[in-house]
Amino acid sequence: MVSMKDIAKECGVSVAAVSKALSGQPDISEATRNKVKAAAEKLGYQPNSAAKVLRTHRSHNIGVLYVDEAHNGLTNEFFALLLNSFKRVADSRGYDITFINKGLSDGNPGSMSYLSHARYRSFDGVLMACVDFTNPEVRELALSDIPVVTIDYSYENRMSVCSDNSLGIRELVVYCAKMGHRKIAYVHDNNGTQVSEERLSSFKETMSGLGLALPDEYLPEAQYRRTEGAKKATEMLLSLKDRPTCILYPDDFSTLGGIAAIRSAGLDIPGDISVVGYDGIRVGRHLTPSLTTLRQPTELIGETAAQKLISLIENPAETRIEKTVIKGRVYEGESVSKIG
Amino acid sequence: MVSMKDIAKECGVSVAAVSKALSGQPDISEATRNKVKAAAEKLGYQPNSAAKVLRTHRSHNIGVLYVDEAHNGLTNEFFALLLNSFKRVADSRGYDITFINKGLSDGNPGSMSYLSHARYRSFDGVLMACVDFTNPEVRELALSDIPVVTIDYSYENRMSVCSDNSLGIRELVVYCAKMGHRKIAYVHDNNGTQVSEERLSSFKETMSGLGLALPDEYLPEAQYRRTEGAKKATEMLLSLKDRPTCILYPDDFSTLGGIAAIRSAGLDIPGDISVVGYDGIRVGRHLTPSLTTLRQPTELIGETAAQKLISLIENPAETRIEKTVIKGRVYEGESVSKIG
DNA sequence: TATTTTTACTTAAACCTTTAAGTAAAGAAA
DNA sequence: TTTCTTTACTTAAAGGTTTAAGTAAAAATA
Repeated sequence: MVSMKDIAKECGVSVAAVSKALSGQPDISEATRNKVKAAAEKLGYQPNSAAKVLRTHRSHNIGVLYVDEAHNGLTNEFFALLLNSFKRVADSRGYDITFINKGLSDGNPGSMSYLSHARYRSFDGVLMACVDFTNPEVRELALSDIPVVTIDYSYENRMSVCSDNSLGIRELVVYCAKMGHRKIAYVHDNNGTQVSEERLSSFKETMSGLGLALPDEYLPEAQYRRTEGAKKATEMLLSLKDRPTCILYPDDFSTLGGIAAIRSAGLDIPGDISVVGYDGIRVGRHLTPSLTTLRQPTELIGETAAQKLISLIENPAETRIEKTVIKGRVYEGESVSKIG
Repeated sequence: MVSMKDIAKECGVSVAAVSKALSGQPDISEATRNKVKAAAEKLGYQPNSAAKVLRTHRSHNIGVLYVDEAHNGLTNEFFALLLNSFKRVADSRGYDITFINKGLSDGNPGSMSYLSHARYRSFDGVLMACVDFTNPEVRELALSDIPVVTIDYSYENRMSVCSDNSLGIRELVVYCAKMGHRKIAYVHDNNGTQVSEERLSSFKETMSGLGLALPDEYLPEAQYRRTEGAKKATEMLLSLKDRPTCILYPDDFSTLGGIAAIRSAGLDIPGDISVVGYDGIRVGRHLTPSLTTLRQPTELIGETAAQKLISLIENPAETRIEKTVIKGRVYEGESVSKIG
């Protein structure tokens, strides 16, 4: 590996001069700077991030924490798109992205805490998404002195970027009501997260605001992104004697389970039952009928998170800690019928 | 930051003794080792990877190169699943994962080569997937002295893990033929990659091996993962006077475009036209009809790649460079009808 | 011309860890 | 008892970079 030392020798200057020349410091003559740059080029010099990090305590590396719950973390399209746009901004600002995990200390995998891992790698900042934010280790990291941005969850006094779940559900319900539906069910995940709670209370409020009846049976539970649960919840709804005409699901993927259940029962979508998803995954647009859903501006969420985090890293003093709320939009597919 | 120096002071031993005690070296008494460990715990010691990397030239960090072509890299379910299982193995072996990009030198984003970036971060090894393997910079990285594993492409004398594309296509065609189809079309991406070429020639061979006619019009082109192209190709196929009864698509996602086109034409799947995908993405199983496809053992590919790469990193001498071929399996969905 | 300021460097230390080589003391072998 | 070996350390250097502080020469000012 050719280092600054080799360039220094080649040019007959000190290592310090080489460092300054390459990093654009002012107190180096143009002549020397050019000589150094030429030598660096000629010798095939590659900077060494480890040395840089060691000396400066800045890694230009951002840790990303997400949990590979049920082995499908990355295959969650919401997270994948988010990470993609986050990465694009990070790349352009000179930051790399490394996944945070439970490390390996003394050869025992998983023995490090998330915070330890973040410190071990000297991450300049951390993105947290799709994790159990109530987990003590997750909290520890979020509340540490490392700059952090959380997605869809807000800690006291930390930066967060959240989608407007209340508004999203409200708009979906209003849309369905506008299409003439009065019996609207909501299959929801009662996992205790802010997201779930916001959505559920928004659903209830909107329904009552519209003067629509909401029997308890219209609120079955099912986990996010699980077709099986959605299928069961749907079967239950279909068996009601006063069955709903329209069903909202917690996300697009589980909606597929609902669709399968409805079709198994020999019913037509949207002729007999209308369905509504949440998220706006791409396949939804290519289904027949195409899926009516709340399309989350995932790219925008990722970009915003990256900008906020980098701003927090580079200008902690000037950056206001805030919760940024980003609105989605109803995508009017073909899965909700006009009735009444 | 508390370092070994602090522990050394606390325990009244040298920094070297601390290092040895913590890393399990033999020439340290049990008494000292325990004292050091206790002090480390008490002071909240965190090791520093930068210093370790600088000294040892081992980062325990693996670079992953994939190209965010059309901004959807990670949302490619094949890659996401692959990366997920790769990461799981890497995590358990104590390796982190960092994305490779074009870095930022002199403040110009994208100015570093992939290889420079890999050296800059001292990656112990590199995984390459979903990239243009003919790109000179990609080649440069693959053919460097850094241990590398490529997915679905083989360089001379480099480790690779590939899915068995020839077999995959053959099995699909044989399955369709067994279901009674004789007029089988193949919408394919003619992008010049090994994958595409293997598949196309396997298709041609299998068809001729089965004695099935293959007019040129049965081989329209369309890009991977683009519904639009698949739609156009399908419309063309439907307009033929001797139209196929079964259409193979390059991947599941583009199959959705084909399905939409077939339904737009008022035709039933699989009653009028049968369709077949490739990959085995999860939504395919939840469509109606569920999608017949070649399910790639993506998890296995990712795990294998991780094992091979780590083996290459840790035991370069004992590790044989090889191309590992992994077979997929036909998933018999409902999108191919039995005819004849 | 003498003094001050600026320019363009150099020196040296620091960041934290690992490791080869050295050493003093204790234990074993002769 | 003397010599050799082992144990349990310590010393010191190295890895590549940045940066505060120092310095000699040149340029500007008085």
